Amino acid sequence: MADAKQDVLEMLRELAELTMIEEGDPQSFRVRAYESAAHAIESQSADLAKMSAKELQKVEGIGKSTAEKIRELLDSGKVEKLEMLRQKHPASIVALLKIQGLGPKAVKKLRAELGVESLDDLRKVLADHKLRELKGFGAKSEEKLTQALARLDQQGSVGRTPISVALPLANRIIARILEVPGTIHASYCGSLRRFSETVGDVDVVVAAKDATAVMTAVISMPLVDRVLVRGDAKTSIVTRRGTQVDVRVVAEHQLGAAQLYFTGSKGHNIKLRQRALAKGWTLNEYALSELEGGKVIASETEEQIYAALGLPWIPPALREDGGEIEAAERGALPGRIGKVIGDFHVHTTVSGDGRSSLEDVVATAKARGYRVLALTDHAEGTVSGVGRDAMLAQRERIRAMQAELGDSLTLLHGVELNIGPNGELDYDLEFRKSFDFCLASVHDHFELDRAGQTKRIVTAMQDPTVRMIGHLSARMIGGRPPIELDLDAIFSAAEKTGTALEINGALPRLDMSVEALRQCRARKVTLVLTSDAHHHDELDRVDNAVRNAERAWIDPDRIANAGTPERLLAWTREKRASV
DNA sequence: GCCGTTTTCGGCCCGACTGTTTTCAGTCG
Ligand SMILES: Nc1nc2c(ncn2[C@H]2C[C@H](O)[C@@H](COP(=O)(O)OP(=O)(O)OP(=O)(O)O)O2)c(=O)[nH]1
Ligand SMILES: [Mg+2]
Ligand SMILES: [Mg+2]
Ligand SMILES: [Zn+2]
Repeated sequence: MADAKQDVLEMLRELAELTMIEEGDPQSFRVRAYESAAHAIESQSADLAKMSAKELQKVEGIGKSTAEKIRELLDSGKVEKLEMLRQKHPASIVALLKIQGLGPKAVKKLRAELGVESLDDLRKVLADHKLRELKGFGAKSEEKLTQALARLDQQGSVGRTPISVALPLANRIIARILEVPGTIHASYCGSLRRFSETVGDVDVVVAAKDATAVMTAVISMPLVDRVLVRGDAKTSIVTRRGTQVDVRVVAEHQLGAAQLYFTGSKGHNIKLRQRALAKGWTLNEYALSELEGGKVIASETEEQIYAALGLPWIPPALREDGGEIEAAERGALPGRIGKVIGDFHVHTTVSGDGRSSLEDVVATAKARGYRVLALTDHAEGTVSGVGRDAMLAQRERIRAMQAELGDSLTLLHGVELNIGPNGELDYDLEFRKSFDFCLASVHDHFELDRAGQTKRIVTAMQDPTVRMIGHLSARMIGGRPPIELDLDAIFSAAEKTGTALEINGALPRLDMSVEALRQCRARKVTLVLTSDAHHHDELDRVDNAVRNAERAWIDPDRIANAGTPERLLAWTREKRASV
C-alpha cells in the first residue's frame, strides 16, 4: 500500500462520519473515539504497515477495536464494519451532512419520516413544504435549508483560506472593531493564531463594554456578504469572498479565558478542561472556577489559567493536541526561539520585482537590531534577475555603505541563484565565488518528477558556493503545489555539505512547511529564518518564519540566525564543508 | 470506542444561537 497512513486516516474519518449518522448523535462517544484515533494516527511518524495490533494499541487513543480495524485494513484492504456502514448509509446520505445547519439528528428524521435519501429528495421535500409537517421543524427551517442547499449547489463546500488571505482580513476586522467606543481589546484567535497555513475561518476575540455596538459594527462592514448568527456574545458573518468570520465578545476580566477557548485547538481545550475537572474545577470561555460554588480561580490572562492548572503558558502554535500539554507538564516544551538578528534573503530594486532601495532596506535592518544582512537580489537566470555588471555595481555601493556603518551591522553582498532543471546555477563558479553569500532556489520546472527534483537540489547543494537552499518546495499555499522531493535525501545532503535550509517567512510560501520541518527535526540540518522581503516593510515577515519553526517544535539550536550573535557570526564566517 | 493511584464500569468539555417549543433540541464553535 502506497501510503498506509493516509489510508488509515481516511478509514477512521469515514468510520466517524458514518457512525455519527448510524447513531444519529453528534456527540456520540464512539464518534469521538474514532476522531481522536484519527488525530493520534496523524501525528504518528512510524510506519503503520510494520506495526502489530499490540503495538498500535500502545498509541494513546487507539484501543483493541481500532487497532484491529487498522490491521484489517492494511492486511486485507477492507474493514468489515466500514463495509457494513457503507451499505446502510450510502454516499448520497453522507452528502446531506454537507449542508450547513443539517446534522445527524435531522438526517435521521428526514430519512425515517419523509424518506429523504439524497440531496434531490431533500429538494423535493422542501419544494412541497413537507418538512414543516415534522415536529421540530417549521417554515423558517425550510427557508434556511433551501438557502443552504442552493449555496451548496452553487459553490460546493468552500475550501480553506490561505493564511496570506486570512491574516489581512483579520487585521481589517480587528481595526474596525477597535474603533468602537468601549472596546478594550481585539485580536485573532483560532487556527490563525496557531499559525496554521490555511484556516477554516477567521476567529476574533474582543473585550468590550458595549458588545452590541461591536457586533453592529462587524455586520455593517462592507465586506460582509451575509450574517449567519447574530448574538451579543457571538456573531458569525461570511465575507464576499466566502470566508467565515466568528466574533466573540467578553468582559475585560474574562479575556484570558476567552482567548484560551477561542484559540483552541478543540482537542487542546478538551484536555485542559479534563485537567480542570480532575482538580474539582471547571473551565469555560469565561473562567476557570470551582465546580462547587463557582468561585473563580483565574480568568484574566491565559498565563494565570495555565499556571492554576500547573502548566507553563503554552505558545499558540503548539496548541494542536499533539502532546504539548504532557510536554509542558514535564517541562519538555521546545525552547523559545530567540530574537532574530540577521536576514539572509532580501531583495532591493536591483531585482525586477524588488520595490525598496538598498538604503531603505539597510536602514530597516539596522532599526531591527540586526547584526548581519545579506542582500540577495535575483541572478540572471530568473525573470526578474540581473547580470554581472549590475551585481558588481551593487557590490560597490554595499562596500561603501559598510564603511559608513562600522561593525554594528555586517552587510553581505549576496545573490539568489536560480536552480536549473539539472541543478545548474547562474554565472560561472568564479563569479559566484566573488559573492559573500549565495542562496539557491527553484523558480521553474515545477513539473519534474520526484527523483529529478531531488537530484537538481542535491546537485545545487554540492556547489561550493551555495550556503542555503531557499523556499525548498517552491509551493504557493492555496495555489502552486509543492514540488515532489525525497526529503530524507535532501536532509542527508544538507548535513553532508553543510548547506542550510531556509524557513521562508513570506506568507504565501511558508517554505519549508511545518510538515517538512517536522520531518527535519531529527536531523542535524542548519535552518535559517528569512523574510524574502521585496520591500523594506516586509523584513518583519521573518516573524512568520519564527512561528512556522515554533509550530514544528524546532529546537532553537538548529537555527543559525536567532539568539546569540556569536552563533550567527560563526555561521556567517564558516566556510562550508568541501565536497 | 477508550480509559483508569480517584474508576476495569461509568464516565467522556462546555456554552451561544436559532427555531421550535411552552421548556428545549439541534447544530455549531
Ligand atoms: N471547548 C471547545 N472549544 C471548541 C470547540 N469547537 C471549537 N472550539 C474552540 C477551539 C477552536 O480553535 C476555536 C475556533 O473554532 P474553529 O471551528 O474556528 O476551529 P479552528 O479555528 O481551530 O480551526 P479552523 O481552521 O477554523 O477549522 O473554538 C468545542 O467543541 N469545544
Ligand atoms: Mg477557526
Ligand atoms: Mg470559528
Ligand atoms: Zn527571493
